[in-house]
Amino acid sequence: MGDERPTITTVAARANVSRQTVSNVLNAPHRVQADTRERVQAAITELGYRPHRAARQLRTHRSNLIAMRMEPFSENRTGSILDRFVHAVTESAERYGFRTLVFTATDDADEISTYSDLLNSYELDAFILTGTHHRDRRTTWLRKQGVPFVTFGRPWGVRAKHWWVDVDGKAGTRAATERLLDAGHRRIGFLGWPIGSGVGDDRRAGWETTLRAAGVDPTGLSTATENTAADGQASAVELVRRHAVDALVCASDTLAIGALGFVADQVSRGGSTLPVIGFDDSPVAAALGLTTVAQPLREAAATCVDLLTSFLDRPGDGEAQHQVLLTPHLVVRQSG
Amino acid sequence: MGDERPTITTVAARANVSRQTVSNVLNAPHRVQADTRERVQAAITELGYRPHRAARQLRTHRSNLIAMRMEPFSENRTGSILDRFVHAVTESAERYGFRTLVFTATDDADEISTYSDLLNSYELDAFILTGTHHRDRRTTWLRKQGVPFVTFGRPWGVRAKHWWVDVDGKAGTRAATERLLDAGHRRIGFLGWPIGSGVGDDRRAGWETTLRAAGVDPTGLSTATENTAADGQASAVELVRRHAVDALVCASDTLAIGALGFVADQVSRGGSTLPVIGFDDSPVAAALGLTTVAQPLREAAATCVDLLTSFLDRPGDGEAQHQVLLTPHLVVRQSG
DNA sequence: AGCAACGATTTGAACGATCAAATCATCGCG
DNA sequence: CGCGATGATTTGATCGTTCAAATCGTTGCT
Repeated sequence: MGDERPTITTVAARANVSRQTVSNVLNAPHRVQADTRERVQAAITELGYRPHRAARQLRTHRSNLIAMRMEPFSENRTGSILDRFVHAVTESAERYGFRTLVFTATDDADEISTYSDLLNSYELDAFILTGTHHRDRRTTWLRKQGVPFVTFGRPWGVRAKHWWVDVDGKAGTRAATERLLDAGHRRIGFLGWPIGSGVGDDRRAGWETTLRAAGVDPTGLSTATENTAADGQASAVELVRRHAVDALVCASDTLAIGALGFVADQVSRGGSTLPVIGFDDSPVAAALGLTTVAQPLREAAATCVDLLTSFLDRPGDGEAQHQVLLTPHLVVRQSG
Repeated sequence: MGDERPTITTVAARANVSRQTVSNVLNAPHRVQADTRERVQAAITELGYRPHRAARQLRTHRSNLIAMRMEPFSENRTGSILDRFVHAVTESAERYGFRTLVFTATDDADEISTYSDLLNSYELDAFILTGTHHRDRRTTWLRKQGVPFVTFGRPWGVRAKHWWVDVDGKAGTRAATERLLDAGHRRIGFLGWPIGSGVGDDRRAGWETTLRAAGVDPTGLSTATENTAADGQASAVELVRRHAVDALVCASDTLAIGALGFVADQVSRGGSTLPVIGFDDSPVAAALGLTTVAQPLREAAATCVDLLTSFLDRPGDGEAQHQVLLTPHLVVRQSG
């Protein structure tokens, strides 16, 4: 009984105007007279009309869809950072009338082939990439195709000039290190990852330069391991026992958890405690009372979406540079 | 230079057949002769043709899109379970040619209004719901609209007959409790949530019935608190000090972490250790060496997608019952 | 009065696919 | 040899929207 989905024609009939006028009310309101506009608006709400995106897309070649890869769950990722980022992007995108499509991929090549598929089949408007790294082929591919995209993470290594948003890891570890210096510590150690990863090197640099600036020689005060709690614990043992380190800054919460394990162990043997600061403010950090560096993820996500939508609205300034570096902040808890 | 996106007509011209034949090769291969089929296939791959989903959708009213809500990040959620579930759903859906759309919502009412929008604008094929609870209005709404959906989580309370997939929490805590019984413990405590949440009551029941079956009276051996590490620690203190509990089963890893904190503290004071078993196998559990009950998330996701696609392929058996209860397994680590 | 100019609105065509019906070709059989 | 049946393929119409061009109605100016 008339329960059909209303189309633009239904609305037009109801408001006694033509299809195109309804379309104009929606897409170019200034073209239609005030009273007609109101009449159409009324008809739209009465009927509960919603434009059919597929039909619109067929004509305009715009899907109002952005896509993001979901990182697979990996053992050494205490994080959930990227999941929080995806959530934040989705939320921001919705404010601009965009929806978010997620997909999975096993590696960069796979991800690129998915891009291709999504572009051909769904005409995605834009992509948001995460986990940028040295010699990232994804960005060069997208650039060649002329697809709008923003990366969450700097283009490490190459001087690639695309749009990106990132968090200043160096500033994060600097803040952590300064806090420990202020508390009177000098031999501040760093638990980091192997040299070569952009993010890891950046975080290490923040600790190193701050320490040097304070007149402390960082040599021998840091480690470079995989991102596991076990490695964190072993590193802490090594630095404290062998190098008399009296405080620790870590490249991740996962490493910091390991260090905390060592501290608890040492305390239980009657030893002294030792401040530890992590990185990422993962849920674990809150649970364990770990002081940590928190990334402004919501802001990062909002900025990514802002950049994309501003570009999609006026594709003129494709040559303009848009790079945003956000500053993380310290979340102080019991551990340091 | 001919760099236009190929359409079905382009392919048809290349293979010297009509549009419809190409369409048939794609959607009903049996209708077209073997040699023509091959010729068309060749043209498709040569041109790199991909059907335009929007155009197809306009005609068929099927989008090949399923939608899921992304839960907001909350403090007392050590989990990332749902994020892993979303990832697994996406992966499974891709195998069937479906893509996953994610969205955010603040509460059930908001979620329902998003459903409505997605159905009208995007013609979503199906939904996967998470976080089912008592008096869930979302399922009744979807049912009334006749939209295909599956819930990850049982319809608690109401005898609503929709399709669902869930993990047997009771079996999980039973396994945990039995393991502790086998190790010789009798006064096994339970750290749980307030009575009234379906999931929480289910997990509690597994512990309680197992204990009774072993001839132990569970009275006084359990707590009911919010899902935070602090509450977990306080509860552990209470149960051990006041009720001489000698092992702990927990409704979540978050609570278990708190309990572990208490154990470490007690050990450091020269007290005895105490086995603790968590629930969910969150990344923290791995990092802290927490024995925990792991949900088969990939399997759950795959089952949800299977149910949906089988329904979408032949909507006849809408009345058939499809409920799947999966059994979790224990991941044994140092803590218990 | 006549006509240009402009704003508001309508009309026809198109986007790229599938559906339903029509056409063509082949075969079996009386 | 003709005719119905069957299978393979093609043709025309259509999904719901927007674009481009046409039309209608006012107004201003010579």
